[in-house]
Amino acid sequence: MAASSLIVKNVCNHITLTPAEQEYFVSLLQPMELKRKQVLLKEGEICRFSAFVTEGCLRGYSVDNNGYEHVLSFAPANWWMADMYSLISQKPGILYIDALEDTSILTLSKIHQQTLYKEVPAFERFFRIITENSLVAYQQRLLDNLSLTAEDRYNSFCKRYPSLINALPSKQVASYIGVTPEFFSKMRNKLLRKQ
Amino acid sequence: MAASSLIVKNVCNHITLTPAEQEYFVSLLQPMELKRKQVLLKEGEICRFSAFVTEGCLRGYSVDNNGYEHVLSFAPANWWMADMYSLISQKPGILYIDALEDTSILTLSKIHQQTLYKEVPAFERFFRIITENSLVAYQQRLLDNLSLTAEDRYNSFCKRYPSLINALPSKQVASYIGVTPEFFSKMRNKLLRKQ
DNA sequence: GGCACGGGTTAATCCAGATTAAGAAAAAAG
DNA sequence: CTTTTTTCTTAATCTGGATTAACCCGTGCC
Repeated sequence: MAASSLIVKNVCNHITLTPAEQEYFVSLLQPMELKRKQVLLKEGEICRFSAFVTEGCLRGYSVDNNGYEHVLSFAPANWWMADMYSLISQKPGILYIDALEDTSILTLSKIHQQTLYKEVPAFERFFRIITENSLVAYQQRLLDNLSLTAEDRYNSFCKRYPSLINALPSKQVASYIGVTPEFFSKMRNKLLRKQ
Repeated sequence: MAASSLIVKNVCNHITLTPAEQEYFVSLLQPMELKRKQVLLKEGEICRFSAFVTEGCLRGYSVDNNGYEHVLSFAPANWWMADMYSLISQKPGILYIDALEDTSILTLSKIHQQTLYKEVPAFERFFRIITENSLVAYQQRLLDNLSLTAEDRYNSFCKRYPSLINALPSKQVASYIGVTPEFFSKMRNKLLRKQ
């Protein structure tokens, strides 16, 4: 199955597993199909699994007091997604997670993740490493938000995620870099005229 | 020694270690004293260790193109600090780390950390857990920056770090929440007048 | 076909927070 | 205690980006 070979490859980028361990890992995963706009997790719910995207794209976002959405992260194919706060604490979360297009995922429940840690301790290492990488990305993004103009953040986004920039509705990119769709439109036209 | 008992307690909050493992861990640490304003790491240098603060307070920050500083994190006693990007990749980093007051730290070199993972695999778990917690905090802070006004971010900071608010120069808090010292001063006076 | 709806654009107006400048207060350093 | 350096404050002005509102366009969908 193509989906599980993708996730095994993703894992084996960072740790080495025996064939038996690979098989065991895959046996803990639950495939799931999402339609465009289908909601996987709502604010206030407890996040009971991580999702690995094998096709399509997920979006994690929060909704503020004024009803505006703020995109925390996108997860295209080969990325992991969860409401980490809720997943760790098993308390009601703050994120919505939905599908920006028809999307296939493999879910790993919190319970299975914990048994996985016991059975195959190398997964402690795997999740440590991807969490570290994720942490670094969020630190950089925070610094970008503190120090760059919207224009520079947009350029930064284009460089870092060249494949996403044309795949996503610009509304979503605007939300990710932290501006309104109106301003985003104006800004992008200005940049186009420049070049 | 009080310093090493503090760090052992910090670790044993999340994993259990035998006395021998504890002793081994402590043997890998190097104590270090920093004077107020002393710089531990500069932008462009490679970060070769994590620092655990036993007394005082460290600050991690970047300097933008206009020479303005942006505080990424504070590390008071009982916190860890590093330029994670550089520590992981062993490439030149983007952060400065300095001491806001006279500070005592225990350093764990990247090399020692790696042998520690081999000798005491539970440390994979420990660093996974504190990295996860850190990730969640940065995600929340990013969402705060995307969705809250400066005033709300200040209130949020006060709630989350009540002990830091009076210990730190307000200039530093201003930088952390992402406003200028001038605006911070104005804002705080407005809040005082309100109550 | 018509029609509702979400996504994108444009333009006018508005405002949170930056910038600039200068002085006051506090705290290091000597 | 004095000097120097930093930090903090106040006030005037300015601006990046938000808000509001209107319109356009594609694309389901009845």
